[in-house]
Amino acid sequence: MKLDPVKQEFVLHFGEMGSRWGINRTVGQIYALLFLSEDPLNADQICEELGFSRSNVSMGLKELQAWNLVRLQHQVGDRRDYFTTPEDLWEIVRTLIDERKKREIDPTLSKLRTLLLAAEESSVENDPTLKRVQELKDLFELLIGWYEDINQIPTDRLVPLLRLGAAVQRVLMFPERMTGSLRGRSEASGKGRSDGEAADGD
Amino acid sequence: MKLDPVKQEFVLHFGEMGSRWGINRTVGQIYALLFLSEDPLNADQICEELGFSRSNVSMGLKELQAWNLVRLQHQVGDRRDYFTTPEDLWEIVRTLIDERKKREIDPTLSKLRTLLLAAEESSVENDPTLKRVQELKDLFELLIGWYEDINQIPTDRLVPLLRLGAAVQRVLMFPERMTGSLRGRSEASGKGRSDGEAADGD
DNA sequence: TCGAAATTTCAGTAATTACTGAAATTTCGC
DNA sequence: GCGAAATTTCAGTAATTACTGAAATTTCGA
Repeated sequence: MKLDPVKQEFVLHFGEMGSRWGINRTVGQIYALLFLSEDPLNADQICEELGFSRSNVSMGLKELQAWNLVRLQHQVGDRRDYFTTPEDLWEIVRTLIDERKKREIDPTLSKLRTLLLAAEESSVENDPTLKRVQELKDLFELLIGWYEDINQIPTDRLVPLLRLGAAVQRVLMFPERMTGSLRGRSEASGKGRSDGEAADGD
Repeated sequence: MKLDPVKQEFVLHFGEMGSRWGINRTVGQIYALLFLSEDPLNADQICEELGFSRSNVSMGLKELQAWNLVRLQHQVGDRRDYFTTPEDLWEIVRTLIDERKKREIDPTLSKLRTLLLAAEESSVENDPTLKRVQELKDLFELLIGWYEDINQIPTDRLVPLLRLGAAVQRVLMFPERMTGSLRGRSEASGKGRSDGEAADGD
């Protein structure tokens, strides 16, 4: 590794975190490296920078492609594949959420529906187990519905909404107060915010 | 395992999904079993139901406690520890998000801050690597700030907000239209939206 | 169509993580 | 405090996952 110190620490950190994110060290490091690289990299460059075997890098890139986290590019007069991450961080966030949803949430919702359907056909009705499963299914549907809905909002409208934070609720409950401070939380970025304004009420 | 079929499938599913969620099969199954049980269970009961060794269950319960996902109870005249999950699913959701944030997000934000601080002290200034790291840090702070803010909202106020979905945005951008259909998306809950659902299951 | 460059596959091995049974420790009624 | 019940720890082993080098396959210019 001949990376500059910041790059190196960043890459190593993402490698370690990778295991908490359902990807392995190699994949985490490759992604981090691509994320920080100004220009697209090919597999051999990645090998050299990170010291992994060629085949390991190949598999890692394949996994990143399966996650839709990297883009494949080509340079003129060069047969090799070059990889990048999207410039736009919001695109990355959306991809991450979508893919995790697909892997971690959807199969379970699917299973819950199947279980409930099957139980409906057979005799049992107000079994407490079924009640609990139903309750969980309803929660999943609410959350997924909310997410799919929010995900339609274009980034340039979503960001101000996020900055609004919990003030959304204040505005909706007391619309007449809406005039002055719509910017709400936005300037109190790092620490602050927790002053009396916080609008929880109860 | 002498579980009824629904319970059994549910438990096995959570065991399999466990690996995608950063917990192992044992822990996933124990959690699922507790989730569906009407009454608290002790470790021996869990062993018997799931067929794991006593020590494995002990370790699994410890991990679930580290995740704040189970509650410890005692029965009168019984020395053994009994475990349950919270009745309220929203409490579970909040715990899950909090704990994943703690494990998957906070350490990275921390690292990003450290890196930027260190880079500030040394010479380099508008290195494109630093730009990218800064951009990422800002994104993390925005998202975490939003989450912490939203997390203050009590559940009975949060649920209607979620049902509103993207209509939040419509309402905020065009407040004069707010009158009629504040309920927005909520009636389309059951089926409508859910057509494209992935049904990969197993 | 050929062949060199690039990429992928895969069997074998290394490293990590999960699980067990036995032993040690803790807990609590007596 | 004593001792049985309950729980935890831990060293050893099983199972899983990650990684490698060699071989197979694909790609594309000539």
